[in-house]
Amino acid sequence: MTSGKATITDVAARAGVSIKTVSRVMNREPNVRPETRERVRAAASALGYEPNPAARGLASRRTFSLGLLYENPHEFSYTQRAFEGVFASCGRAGYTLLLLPCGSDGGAGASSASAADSALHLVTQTRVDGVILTAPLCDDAPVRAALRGRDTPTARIAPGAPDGLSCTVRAGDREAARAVTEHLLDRGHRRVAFVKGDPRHGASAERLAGYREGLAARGVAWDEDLVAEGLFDFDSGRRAAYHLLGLPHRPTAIFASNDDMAAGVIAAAHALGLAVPTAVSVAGFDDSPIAARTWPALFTVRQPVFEMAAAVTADLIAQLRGRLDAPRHRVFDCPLVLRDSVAPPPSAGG
Amino acid sequence: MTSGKATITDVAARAGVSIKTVSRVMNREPNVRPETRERVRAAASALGYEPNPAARGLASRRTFSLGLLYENPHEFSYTQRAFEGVFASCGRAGYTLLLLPCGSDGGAGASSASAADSALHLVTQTRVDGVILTAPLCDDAPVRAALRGRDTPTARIAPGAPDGLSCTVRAGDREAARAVTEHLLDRGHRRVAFVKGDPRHGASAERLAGYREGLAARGVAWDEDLVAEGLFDFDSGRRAAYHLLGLPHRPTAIFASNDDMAAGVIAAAHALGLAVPTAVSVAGFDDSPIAARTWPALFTVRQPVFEMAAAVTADLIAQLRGRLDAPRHRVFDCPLVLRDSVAPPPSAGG
DNA sequence: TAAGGTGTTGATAACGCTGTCATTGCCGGC
DNA sequence: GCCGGCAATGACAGCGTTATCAACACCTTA
Repeated sequence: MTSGKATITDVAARAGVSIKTVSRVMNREPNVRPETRERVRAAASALGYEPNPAARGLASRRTFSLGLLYENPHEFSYTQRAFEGVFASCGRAGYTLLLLPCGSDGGAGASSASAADSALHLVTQTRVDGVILTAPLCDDAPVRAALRGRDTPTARIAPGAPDGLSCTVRAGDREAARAVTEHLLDRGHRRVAFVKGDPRHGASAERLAGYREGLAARGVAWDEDLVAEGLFDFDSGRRAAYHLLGLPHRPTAIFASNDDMAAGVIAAAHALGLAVPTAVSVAGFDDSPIAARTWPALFTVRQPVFEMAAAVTADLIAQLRGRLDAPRHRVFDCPLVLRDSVAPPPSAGG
Repeated sequence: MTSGKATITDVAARAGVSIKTVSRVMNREPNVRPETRERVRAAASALGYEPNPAARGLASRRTFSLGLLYENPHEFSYTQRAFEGVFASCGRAGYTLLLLPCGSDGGAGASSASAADSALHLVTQTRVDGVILTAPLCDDAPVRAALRGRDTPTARIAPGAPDGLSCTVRAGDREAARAVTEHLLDRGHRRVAFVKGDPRHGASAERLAGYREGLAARGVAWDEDLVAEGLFDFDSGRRAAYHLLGLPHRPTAIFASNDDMAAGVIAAAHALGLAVPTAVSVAGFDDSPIAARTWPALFTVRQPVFEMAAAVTADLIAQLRGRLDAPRHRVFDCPLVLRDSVAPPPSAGG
């Protein structure tokens, strides 16, 4: 496997056949001797040959692509909000967007190696001009390496750390988490627990740091027992809450570092007979659809995901057009969304 | 605007310039006299000319498309589950998928006419081989007309009615809704309310019909007062529940025809101080992520959306390859998901 | 008036593949 | 032993654009 610039002519030469025969093999057409077929296959893979879809489409008058038309559902998950933002910028600039899901495909699990394969597939077989990576893939070493190896300009949404090469966008996670923490403390809470996010996401560490800063700013001691592990999903939030609420001296407020975990916290509290927010306050992060659907509605932080995604996509396109000298790094503010799941602690007067 | 088969040569001939000049105009390159530019523009629009992206890509060695790599979030909305299913079939067959959002784009509302425009854009400007339509677009007359006008093979997910031309897939909405209704009645409920879905979706009428059949099967009289309007979203579900639960002789069970509305029903019940399921039972439809996150967890119906989307996409590709004589219409069974939001009515003994 | 830009335009060769059709070699049947 | 038929392969002409470079008109400037 070499640079990937091999053409059908190169393969034909190496296999000692005409380009037409290579074409037949690549398209699995009949009437090729098995021996010839094998020789062509070997040559193709030795050269790392990938058919050029544009040439194929031009010659065959087909596109080998389908369109999926859909209408916006009422509310979006984080991921889908990001898609919409990217779409918006692509549409404006006349670019087409190809989505490529990675990891577990419809139930069956898959490793990070397969994510790198997906990335490679994206740039070799479909040959995009640039790639946008969402967390946690934007910090995945094999994926990054695959893209760098092909010199594919890249943009990253919510990366752990900028790399000086790619445009990035992220939320002001630390500042927002600090604001949430300070808000809880200002409402009178002293035992404020924190549920960490998936460690593969750069945002997780930032939010934890913000929590820490908030405690420090209000002179409340850091208590390791009040920090629970989590993975950004409902179940891990619920498990963390069962643990925290079972503590001898339990917290009066739980700050889960995303909404899905916060919903788990609320479910656990309900199940334990602890009313939210009178017995325990709960805060989340993201302002995802679930935040407005829990009962009580979730106190959270709004991430302007659509705008973030649209902005970094526009930056990437500008870069592709040579209109950007250095990669741009954007940070978006995240306002608090004050809702009913937070109240003063039971002991306090008000 | 004509058939859309015009090439750059046609435009050049009509404008009385060389194809290179047309190219310059189409690409907004400098150094074209405004007068010439205008003449080319006029010729292009008169002929309904759209540059061929494959030819453009081949000649320029660019693709004008970006890739977005993302990792599966923990759970999917209906739409996203459908995407994943379509992706799976596309990937298997070597097809690329272009998503095209319709309707309101990032906040600003848009009409159905713009959905038709999007459809047209998809087949003319990006030139896909086929299009997959999700509800409610699959029953949108302008969209259908636009696609038929271009002879674009189409597949439809959850259509109102088959058209004899396109492959379709749908859930057994009626049978499942009937099963839910019968289940509620068998648990002892007699006043079972129903919240209707968005009338633009074909599934809405089916689910209502199933509810009706269920009542009839158990010999319970149809009561129009127990049927409330809804739009498949959280707020309409909540509104419907406030109405139903405020009735003089209120229902002991509410069957909302999707999960998002059912979550709204639960929120309304909580707000009214009615415990779920002891005071009122709630059932939903879809088994979307929200169903596992409400408290109590939602009794619902599982739609195998991934499998449905994958199947209809495979059918469409088979059709494109000429391996399908007549359009195929699939119906998928939807099993009940028994969860905590349903219990016998308060009055009943067990 | 000639030389040297600068802005505008076109002729023509790629781009990398597929489609069409011709060619070759080999088989069996009479 | 000749011919028809079929499998295997190749030569070559597009596919519809962009890129390169040349040509030309026109305007300055010396």
